Amino acid sequence: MKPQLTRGAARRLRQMHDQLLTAYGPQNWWPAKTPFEVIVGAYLTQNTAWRSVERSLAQLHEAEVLGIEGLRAVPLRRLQELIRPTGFASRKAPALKAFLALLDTEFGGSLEAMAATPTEALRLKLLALWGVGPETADAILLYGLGHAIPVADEYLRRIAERHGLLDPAPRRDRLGYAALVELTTNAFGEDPASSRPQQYNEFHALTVAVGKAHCGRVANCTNCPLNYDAHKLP
DNA sequence: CGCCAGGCCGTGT
DNA sequence: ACACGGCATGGC
Repeated sequence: MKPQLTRGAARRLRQMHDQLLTAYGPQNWWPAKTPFEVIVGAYLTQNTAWRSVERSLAQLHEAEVLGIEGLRAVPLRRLQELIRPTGFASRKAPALKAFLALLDTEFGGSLEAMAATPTEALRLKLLALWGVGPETADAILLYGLGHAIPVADEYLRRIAERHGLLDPAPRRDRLGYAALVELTTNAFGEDPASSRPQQYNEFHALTVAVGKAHCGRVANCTNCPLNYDAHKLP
């Protein structure tokens, strides 16, 4: 049984998107130069501040490892050292190597070939990778490979929960994630299909922007663009 | 010093 | 199914 979405939740979420876009402007995500850099960043940012990710990415770039061939060549030990600022190196380094193994064995080392795979099938392959959960898979699909798929994260969960869009208690497992994805899909359901990749792109970026400023584990609702006085904090 | 960060996995009920 | 602890580092 999925957590129930409250009536009007999708419409409300769409309004939030509009408010955030007005308040913050286009975010132009993902902050990366290449699709492969998006993918590496998606791994590194797991439960980790983006500022730390930037430091690891800089070290990878410096070592000329921030590309498919470089990452393939670098020894696991060395990789762990390079990504140390983002923590969890003993997990994230093998996880990145596992992604490369999938890329090489199933797609001839070509991100373009990987991107050409149908979305649902590719999503399952990514989820089967060790170290890849729903958010990482969807971020790779949307921002790295250009697929039209929503991304949910803890910020969106808190926003939806605190604004009463999820009823009653959200779940922290995959069903909970699926509910957030459904909510996002519904929020943009009235828009033309061709605009959806860009909408999902912008919406997740705006979610993170407002989340960082106002909707962390500790809510900081002062001056939040999402009329903070209209909802009840738990 | 304590809490937090753009998750995910393994284990125990 | 679901909760809960572990994983590591750096910023505030």
